[in-house]
Amino acid sequence: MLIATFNANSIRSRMDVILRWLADHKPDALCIQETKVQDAEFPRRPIEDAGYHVVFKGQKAYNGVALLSRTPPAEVSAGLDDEPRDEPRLLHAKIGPVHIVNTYVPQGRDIHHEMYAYKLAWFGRLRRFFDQRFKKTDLLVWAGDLNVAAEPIDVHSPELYGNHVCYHEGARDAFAKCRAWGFVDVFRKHHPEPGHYTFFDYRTPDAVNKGVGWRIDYLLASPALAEKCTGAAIDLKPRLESKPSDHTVLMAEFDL
DNA sequence: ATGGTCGGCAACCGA
Repeated sequence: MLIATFNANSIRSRMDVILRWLADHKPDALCIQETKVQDAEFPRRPIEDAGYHVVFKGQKAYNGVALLSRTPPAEVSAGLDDEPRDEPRLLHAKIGPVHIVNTYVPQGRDIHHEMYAYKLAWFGRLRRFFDQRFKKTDLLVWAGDLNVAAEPIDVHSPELYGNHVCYHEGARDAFAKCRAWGFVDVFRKHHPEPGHYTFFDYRTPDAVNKGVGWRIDYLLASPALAEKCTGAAIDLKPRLESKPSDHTVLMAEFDL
């Protein structure tokens, strides 16, 4: 079973890239973040014509999540279990035997901004969401753009970014505490060496070739599911298209 | 040094 995640930075602008990726890789599930579209305007038809089911929750201009799957999704829900639910940032569904939680974690803007405190609290609320809904023996994936680099090797120049909202100690601690539910970072498990990134800023010229990136997108699996992971990879192609997203596609294969 | 480039959406905000 192939599961993938992609921050599209507008699903409507990225539809060609997404349809090509689906045709090339035939994933069983694809989590998308930053769809940037209201539900009434969501482009469901081209996705269904490609042979995929799709559930989504969006809003005008910002945020938005979608979950594509080859088999019909079950137990679909949007948002955290307390207020504010932030529905355009979290989508849960069961695809076959696997629970998938697709999140677009708040970026935080600046470490002194109230949105940064909100981001740190969001990880705590998400930990309670996992505690209340799932057991370690469940087959569970936490996927998405988590807007945080876990370790020094997950940023191209960690010494520059101690005060960046995606690398500041507070964000890394909050992420670590949430991950401590029991999640295994399946990409890192298969690729322990440095130099692997999922995001390359649009504003850095030739960022991919220069290796100026961040690893802020993840596929995190419950212990029971991580055991069944046979490989993981980052596909740079969606970052190198003529109209690229600033994110890559991250995928993992599970023996199910 | 505080940029640079995108997308949405109609002026700038968010990343």
